[in-house]
Amino acid sequence: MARPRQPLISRDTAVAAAIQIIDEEGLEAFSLPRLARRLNVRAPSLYHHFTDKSEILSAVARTIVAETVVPRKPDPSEWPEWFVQLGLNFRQAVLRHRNAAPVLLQFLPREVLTQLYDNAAVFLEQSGVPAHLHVQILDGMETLALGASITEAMRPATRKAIFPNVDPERQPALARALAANELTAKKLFEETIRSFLHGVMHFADQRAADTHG
Amino acid sequence: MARPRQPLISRDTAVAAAIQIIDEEGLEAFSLPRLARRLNVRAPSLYHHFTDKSEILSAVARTIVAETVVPRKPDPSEWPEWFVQLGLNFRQAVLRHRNAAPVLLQFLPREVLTQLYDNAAVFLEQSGVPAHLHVQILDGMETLALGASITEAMRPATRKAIFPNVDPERQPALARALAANELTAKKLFEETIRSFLHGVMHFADQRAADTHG
DNA sequence: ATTATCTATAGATCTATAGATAATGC
DNA sequence: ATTATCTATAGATCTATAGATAATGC
Repeated sequence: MARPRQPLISRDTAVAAAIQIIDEEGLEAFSLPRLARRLNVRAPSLYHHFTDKSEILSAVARTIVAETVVPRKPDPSEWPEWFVQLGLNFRQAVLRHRNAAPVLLQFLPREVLTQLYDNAAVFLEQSGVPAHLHVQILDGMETLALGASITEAMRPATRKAIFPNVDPERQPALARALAANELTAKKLFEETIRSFLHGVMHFADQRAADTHG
Repeated sequence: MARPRQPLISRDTAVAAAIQIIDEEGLEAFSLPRLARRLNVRAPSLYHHFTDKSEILSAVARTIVAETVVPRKPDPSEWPEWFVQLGLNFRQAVLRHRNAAPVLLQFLPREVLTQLYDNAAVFLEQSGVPAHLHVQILDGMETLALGASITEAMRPATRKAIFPNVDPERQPALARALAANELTAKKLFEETIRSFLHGVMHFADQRAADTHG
């Protein structure tokens, strides 16, 4: 066949096919021969578009994170709700491709996040949040969003419970706690972000004063 | 050689050697032939002690999590500090074996955590924390501890900055935020846990009332 | 009889490179 | 001349099973 009239491979179609394989057959199933097969080409042809396998996986991670919808900015007084919605949207993007969670961790697309955080920092400035709390808020959001999304993604599909395999005989207090809980995993995540943000605003300064004074 | 006078392999020594390989040579380097080599045996002998490779990795995850020191309980009025210390200790256990972070995610030892959470739930009851907040606290702690520990573990060793590669020209607001930040990664984690716990106590009830009323 | 090792090996991969080939676009 | 594919293949694995062997402990 040699060179075709129309290119058979593009970076975008290759990355999209890689995501499809990971979604449908799992991360273990992903390899260059497998990807090539889905694109109806031969494996070595992929090296014309990517230097190696990890470059493809980097692009997979970037594409998934970029699917996060950045919410429209509300009135500055409601800035915490913007972060809540952003966290939920990130979570949704990750959970659409749960088999790819380890790829996200290994190839976390820092440039995408850095750009997003700068955007968020501008919004915090506009909202009158003290500058010395900005990193605390951004870092905490990163921890919460990645932690919740990735642990949720790795949870076996059969175990949807918040804490699986709790035995009321052996873990009675935890069983009572679960019985008293009214929230779904998603709502818990939402409330955790709210609690964190409100906590930072109301207690961080006070504690800093305790430490320094 | 056939059967030796003293067994050459035990589950514990095999798991310890597996952790050593992962620590020293990386997760990619771990395989049954490699593990066997380090134990001075042949790979198939390992199947006498483990049904397959994933059983070894499960044990690796369990061992690492079990290294977390559970702090002594303080006076119930200071229960949040117990969680702060527990979070820090978990983080330390994970960061001692940062190459194994993906193994922790994939083989998260639920039984170990469930037992720990029951213990924590008892303490929350004793501390007079309302029952409907227990799951919120435990789930939030899990998210924060796993999120912070695993993302920190996956950070390339060369990039110790909280947010790497920030360019003051392209991300000026984020650069300002970093300049105004006084905390190390560890201190940020600590403060994030405190903010979350204080936030849950002071705002969760109020918001629940808003929703239901 | 059971236990704990071994040898041998089936069988299935993978990643990446070298070098050929033919279409494209200057 | 460059681009985008191909064929062929080196080379390095790996996981897991079958079946032999000899030490152990009842």
